[in-house]
Amino acid sequence: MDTCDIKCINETKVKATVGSLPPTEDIHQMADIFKALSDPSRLKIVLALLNQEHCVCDIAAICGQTDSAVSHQLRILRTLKIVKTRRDGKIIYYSIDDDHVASLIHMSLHHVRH
Amino acid sequence: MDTCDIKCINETKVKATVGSLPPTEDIHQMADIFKALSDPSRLKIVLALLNQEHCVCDIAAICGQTDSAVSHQLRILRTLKIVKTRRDGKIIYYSIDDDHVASLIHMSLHHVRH
DNA sequence: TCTTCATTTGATCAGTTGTTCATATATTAA
DNA sequence: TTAATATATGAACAACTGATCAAATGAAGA
Repeated sequence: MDTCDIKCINETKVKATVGSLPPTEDIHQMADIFKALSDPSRLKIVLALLNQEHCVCDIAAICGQTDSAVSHQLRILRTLKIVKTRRDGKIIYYSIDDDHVASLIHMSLHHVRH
Repeated sequence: MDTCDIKCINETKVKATVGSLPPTEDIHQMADIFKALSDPSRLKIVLALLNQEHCVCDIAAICGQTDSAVSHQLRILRTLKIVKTRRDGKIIYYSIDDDHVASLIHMSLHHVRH
């Protein structure tokens, strides 16, 4: 037991908890989703898309952001497959494509209203 | 109607969605929680505390981080009231103090295992 | 083909963030 | 009181991040 002499107080608890942690890839995947929702500007975009699809310029109007800023944010959401797109001529519509994210949002909305 | 001439395509949809958005304070509050969980190192700490309390040095051992890094992260979690503390002599134990956050985590865990 | 329009992309930059290292603080035993 | 231990705090810094501005791309009409 040469690992216990460095401030390890409760080796049993430590080992049990280490064993219950999800793998690192899972933790990173979870953190990625939380990070996607952690910026207020981007969260507002996701909230705007919860009930119906919108084109980029409508999202910009709804959220009070520039087209460019919205487009950057949408690229992040696209990369994470949180949103999906539908093109209609020159216009691209965005909508939520991830039920899990929608669920997290609804749970969070429900909580913040208390 | 002097606001429609600036690329506003669908004013009806825009107004309806603006009306359905939560207030800015709520959005920021939600984003703060997501941000707290968005860093993998910090998320790992929260995961470690899900089932039982741990002292700082145990958390550090569990998560493979230094005491100092853990302590900084715990300060963030404390500030947001996500964790609570219990002192026992020189030792301070941390545990989760926010059911909503625990729920978000469990939901996320459930989803990532599919 | 050229022009217009909707959107994307890239560069830039100020602000933010997590980790390290050093120091400070609080508790306890001798 | 001093020393040891557990933890918190502060400064520094490299990396990251979101918004702006300019340019590029794609679709459609003339």
